Amino acid sequence: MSPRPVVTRFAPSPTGFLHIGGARTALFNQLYARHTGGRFLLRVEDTDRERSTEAAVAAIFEGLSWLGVTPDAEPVFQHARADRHREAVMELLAAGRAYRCYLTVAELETMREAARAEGRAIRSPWRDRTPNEPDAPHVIRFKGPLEGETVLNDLVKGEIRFRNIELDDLVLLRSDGAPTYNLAVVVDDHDMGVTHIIRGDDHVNNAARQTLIYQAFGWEVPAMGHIPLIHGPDGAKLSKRHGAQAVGEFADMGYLPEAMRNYLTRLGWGHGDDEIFTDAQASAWFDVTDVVKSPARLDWQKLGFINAHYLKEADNDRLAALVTRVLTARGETVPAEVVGRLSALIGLLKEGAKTTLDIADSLAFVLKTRPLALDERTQGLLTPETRQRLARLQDQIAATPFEREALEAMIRAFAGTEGVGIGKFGPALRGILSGGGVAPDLATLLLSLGREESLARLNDALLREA
RNA sequence: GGGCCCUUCGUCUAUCGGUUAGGACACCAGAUUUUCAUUCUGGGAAGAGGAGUUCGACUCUCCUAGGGCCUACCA
Repeated sequence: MSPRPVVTRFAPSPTGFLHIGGARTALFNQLYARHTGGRFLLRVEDTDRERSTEAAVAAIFEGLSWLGVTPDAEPVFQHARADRHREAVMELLAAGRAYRCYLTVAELETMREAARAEGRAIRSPWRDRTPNEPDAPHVIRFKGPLEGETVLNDLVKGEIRFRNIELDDLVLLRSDGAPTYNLAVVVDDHDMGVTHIIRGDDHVNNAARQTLIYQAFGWEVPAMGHIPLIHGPDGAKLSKRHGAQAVGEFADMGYLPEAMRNYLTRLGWGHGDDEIFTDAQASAWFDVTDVVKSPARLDWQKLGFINAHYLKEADNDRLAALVTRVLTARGETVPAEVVGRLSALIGLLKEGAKTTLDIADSLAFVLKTRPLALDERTQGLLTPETRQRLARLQDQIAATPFEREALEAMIRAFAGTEGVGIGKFGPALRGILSGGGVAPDLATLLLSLGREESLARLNDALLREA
């Protein structure tokens, strides 16, 4: 084993938003670096200038920082290192480990078809040919071995063998002089001192080719671990129809970053029976070799369960800010009187919520303004008898301290004095105070509204025409 | 077509040759209850199929089936 301190990296290509699978890859890299006391780096793979956008770079950075995955050094932009990449290719060329290939796109196409039909990898005739016109348009290809095999000791999958003949001579430098991904990753990972490459499963085939390139340079091959992709609930590749792909969407859906970290870490990795754990525990326990080999499906139910847990633990002021944002985005105005009590209200109401959106929903009855329109069910409950009973209850409410225990005791006692069950007036009171719809239990309802508002709403209802 | 990878309850996972195959989410039932929710208790639920190795396989090997990734002058 290498005595070098561990260096991991996350290397997204900025062609879109930060995918949830990529986010998990980044998380695993950070976790592993922390676990080993190493460093976690970030590199933007923007060698393809056509497809890379600044908006995507921003989206990725934003997604990562929201998730709480932050590199231990300034991010490296691969594009800026093109000169170094070219220099490296020239090195390979000089060493006879690469060659100029003058195949045209059309020729390549025909060869590819033929190769595919025969089930073999494509090989350029220019491997061993000297060009008549060296300056004609060409690419530079890696000169891979034709014999032997390349063995990958994958950290998560175990030993994987490739026959070198199956690996084609990939392009290192394009005809316009731009380096390609497979060359750039190797050079950059080497230059950045990366010791452990933890990346998506979709790179295993590249891993073999890259290993060959490392060897051609005479560099130490880093340890590699290929983690499976995240699938949608139906097992298919995660896509729009599954609800969300980008981490930003999860944020908008009311999930907390710490909940996402916990859920994502647990997806495809486990530590005994532990389901909920802190970041410190995660980095203490996490090891790439424990990552599960098979792809995992995104389970909204479990994510909701985890998020609910962190919502309960979260600071109410923080939640208030989050919920306010949700409300504002919905175009709802929060009365000045409520703003000051928002975090207290959230403390009262966040109990069963799975997302901050749920909390915002649960606030609906508080946000209503008097006089409230009563739903049909509540109206039906307001018989003369119930009205009289509620009038008597009004006095009790006015005389009871607004504390949970006192309120609960008062309600029970009132039912006793009246000689009826709570069911005889509870639903009506609930309807009057909330205006119908989803609402918490009576004591919480009263507490949320406060004495003044509760009494006023009750009064409004009792004064209404029968 | 070729190469490579994957396969334990519906889902995420534990097990690292010997377990009544454990836990969590979800689900079902019951309890509590002023709706929904919460909470509590209980319950059903799994080793893809077939060979082999072994005293003994979920665990090791092979085959089959199913799924996935790659097969670019994309990353």
